[in-house]
Amino acid sequence: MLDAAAELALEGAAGAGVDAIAARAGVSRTTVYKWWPSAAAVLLEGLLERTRDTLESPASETTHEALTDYLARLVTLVRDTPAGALLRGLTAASVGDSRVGLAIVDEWLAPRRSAVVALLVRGAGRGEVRFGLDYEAAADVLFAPIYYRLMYGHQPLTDRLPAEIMAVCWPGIAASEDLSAQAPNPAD
Amino acid sequence: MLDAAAELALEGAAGAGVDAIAARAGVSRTTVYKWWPSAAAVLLEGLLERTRDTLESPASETTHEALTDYLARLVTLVRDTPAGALLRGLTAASVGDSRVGLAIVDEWLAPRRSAVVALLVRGAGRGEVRFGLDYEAAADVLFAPIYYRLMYGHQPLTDRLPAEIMAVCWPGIAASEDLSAQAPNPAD
DNA sequence: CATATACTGTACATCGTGTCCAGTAATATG
DNA sequence: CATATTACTGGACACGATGTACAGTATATG
Repeated sequence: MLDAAAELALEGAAGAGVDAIAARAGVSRTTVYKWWPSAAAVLLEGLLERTRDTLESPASETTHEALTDYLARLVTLVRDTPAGALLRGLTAASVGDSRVGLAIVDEWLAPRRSAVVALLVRGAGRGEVRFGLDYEAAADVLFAPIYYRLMYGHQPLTDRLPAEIMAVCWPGIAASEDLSAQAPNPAD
Repeated sequence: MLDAAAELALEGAAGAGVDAIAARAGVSRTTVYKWWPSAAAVLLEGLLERTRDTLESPASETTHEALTDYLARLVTLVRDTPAGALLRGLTAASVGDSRVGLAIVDEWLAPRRSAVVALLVRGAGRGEVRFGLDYEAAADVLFAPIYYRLMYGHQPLTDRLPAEIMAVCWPGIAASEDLSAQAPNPAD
């Protein structure tokens, strides 16, 4: 059934109601309601189920590399898998059902923000990240452009996006002595 | 009717259907359909109607100040007026009706992005903004956190948010000689 | 007076949600 | 073997929202 929800979300994030999920899964509508209270709950479980292993990041990197990698994996996840469509559908459902919104924050956003904050804290310990940095604000600035483009599509989610985000944000995150990646190559 | 839509959006961004708008405006449902094709169209016009004068920014400022001001005005707009609720409702509607999404991009996001890009270009001319800056990426990074918090509410839209965004982003935007506001005061 | 315009109220078909219920099939437990 | 328990089916229902259709009313304007 989770597969069905993911497929339907891909084909149009709106068309994933309980009816459609049941039909696609070859299952009675009643059965869906037996296991989940709403279509949004199915989408959420489908999303978390398929992305449980996308939280960790390789530790043997500079902070700059680790952050870029982390963002790059998020971009490919929401662009190339059903995760993006599921997230769009859930976000839409969260307007008008605050429990969905809380679930997204608690089970999707927060763990990922924590992971990035951990990278920043580690970086501060290594002298790569500025002291006094507002970690929450930094996490917002790093993540937000990806969700922004996911939701509105005003610009595509390209492979270069993580590097572009870092080009703007890293100088404000890095310890001032760290110039390792401060000057991005605008020609590439 | 636009007032009714705004009120309803405030009371719960979901509860603004054609039925509710008509009832609130003291008008027949048929009349609403006479002027707008859908509830989303009413929300959109209501949003644009009330915010037509929020595009310009005072010109007699440094680029850093102008950007901070611009973000601050957007924060108060979406936090303290119906604009935020309208935008949330429209964003939800945009998932599943791509025309709504296009309208948001063309009539809301794009003009504001242009305004910020114009500030950046002016800043580059003044030597305050780095050459080679990716303006689109910069606009994304500056704006996105506000929409991110608006949609998910994982962090509040505080008056300090614009300064926090700028604290992280400005060093990557500024020409390297410009240190006017590079070191924010973490104690405040 | 005649006409065009805006609006009303109701009715209707349609769709999705969420609940209820009677019945079936498979499985485990006495 | 008999009997619960569990998972599922499929149909029915009430409900609410959408979008359309139609006949009728009020009010200006020629």
